[in-house]
Amino acid sequence: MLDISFYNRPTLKVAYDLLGKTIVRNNIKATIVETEAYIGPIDKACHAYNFHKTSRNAIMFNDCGIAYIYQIYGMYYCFNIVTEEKDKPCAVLIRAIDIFSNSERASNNRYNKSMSDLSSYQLKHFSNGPGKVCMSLDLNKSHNGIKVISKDLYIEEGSLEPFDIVKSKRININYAEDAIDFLWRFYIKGNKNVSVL
DNA sequence: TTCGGGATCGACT
DNA sequence: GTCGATCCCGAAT
Repeated sequence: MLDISFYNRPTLKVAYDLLGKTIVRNNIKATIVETEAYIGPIDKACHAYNFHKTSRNAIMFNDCGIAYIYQIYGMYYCFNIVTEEKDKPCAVLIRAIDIFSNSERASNNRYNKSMSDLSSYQLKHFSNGPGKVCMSLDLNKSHNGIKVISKDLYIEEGSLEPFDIVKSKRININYAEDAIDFLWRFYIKGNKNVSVL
């Protein structure tokens, strides 16, 4: 299990290094294949830009290694891991994963159906986006603030073959002015679960 | 394969 | 009152 020292580092490094790692949640195991960095002090795309603190984003001001989960578009959730030191509001958004263990349980979380009953479309769109990640791993607002260093939810080293990493602009942050162009999104080149090419 | 609109509601102004 | 760190489905290409 990665410990708190992994998360207490510059957010861009954490976002980069999380690629290829394994996320473990209730016996479901998945490879992280796409991440985005949000760095509150300097990032207009971040909910905590310029240290702006609200009831929604307050979790980001805590010690790192915990989950920041918020609702979006009224019906979905996004899962982030808080990084860096206390009172420096930064996080990494997990945008896509590749589930490889206990996928039957994930399938019930995601579609309330068995793996064998899924269409090819459903298989292709299983966890290639932040809302889908949360559905698959059964994460919602009630999990906001839980430790990502616990038996219910943690990250461990992966076992992927060597892979290339692509840097790009982040997705759907058109309001973020100068921050729109920051290359703070990272994904595994060629992975089938990356949300947007 | 791509595009556009609807869903849905809490957070913020 | 406005809108979003999204997803899904149906229609058009």
